[in-house]
Amino acid sequence: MNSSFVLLQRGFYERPTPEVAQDLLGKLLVRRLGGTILVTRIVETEAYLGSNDPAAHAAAGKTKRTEVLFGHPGHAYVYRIHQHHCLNIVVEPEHSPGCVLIRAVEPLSGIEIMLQHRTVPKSKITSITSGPGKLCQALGIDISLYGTDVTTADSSLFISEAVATDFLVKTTPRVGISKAKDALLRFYIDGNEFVSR
DNA sequence: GGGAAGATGTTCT
DNA sequence: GAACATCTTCCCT
Repeated sequence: MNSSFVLLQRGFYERPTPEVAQDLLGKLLVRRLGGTILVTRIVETEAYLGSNDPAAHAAAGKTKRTEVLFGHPGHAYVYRIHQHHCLNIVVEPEHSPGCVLIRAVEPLSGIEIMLQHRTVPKSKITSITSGPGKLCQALGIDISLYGTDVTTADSSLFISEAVATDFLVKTTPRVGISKAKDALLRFYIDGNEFVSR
């Protein structure tokens, strides 16, 4: 289970945000936690552009919280909202502060451990990781992963090539924001049970 | 030091 | 569909 991850190269992330967001669908999000490895498949993402996107955190300017967005692509941007964490991947070339929000994943391996992390176990299996806050809880992702390089298997969090690409991508407006509501920047795998909402 | 807002989740109606 | 729980970050004083 440890052997054959094919990591996405840095160049994958150094492209326009909507492209990367769409291309991340189906890829494997891998969390190394102690001696175990949790493997999930990305099924839903949202694109947050740089300074021209009023809904993006980066549009408010560079702060301590958002500084990683202005740095190198291929790193994790983790922030808190209410009692939850959200995971983003920094994209676009340096100084262009785009990022991709990972909204939902499908558990492939280590499901028992993810269930232990969730404080409110539900009857439906799909509620484990079907939302940005939920998947962070299930994978044990918190602010300590801020700035993690996801292009190397040495990290405790990294992204690997997809195992299957035979799916249909749907596009809708983003969820849970108050500005730029109409932009079609949310992408998800059609028919997947773990997609939020 | 204080106050307001927030890329959410859960629960209730 | 709406309310609320409850905490960090940022900006102002």
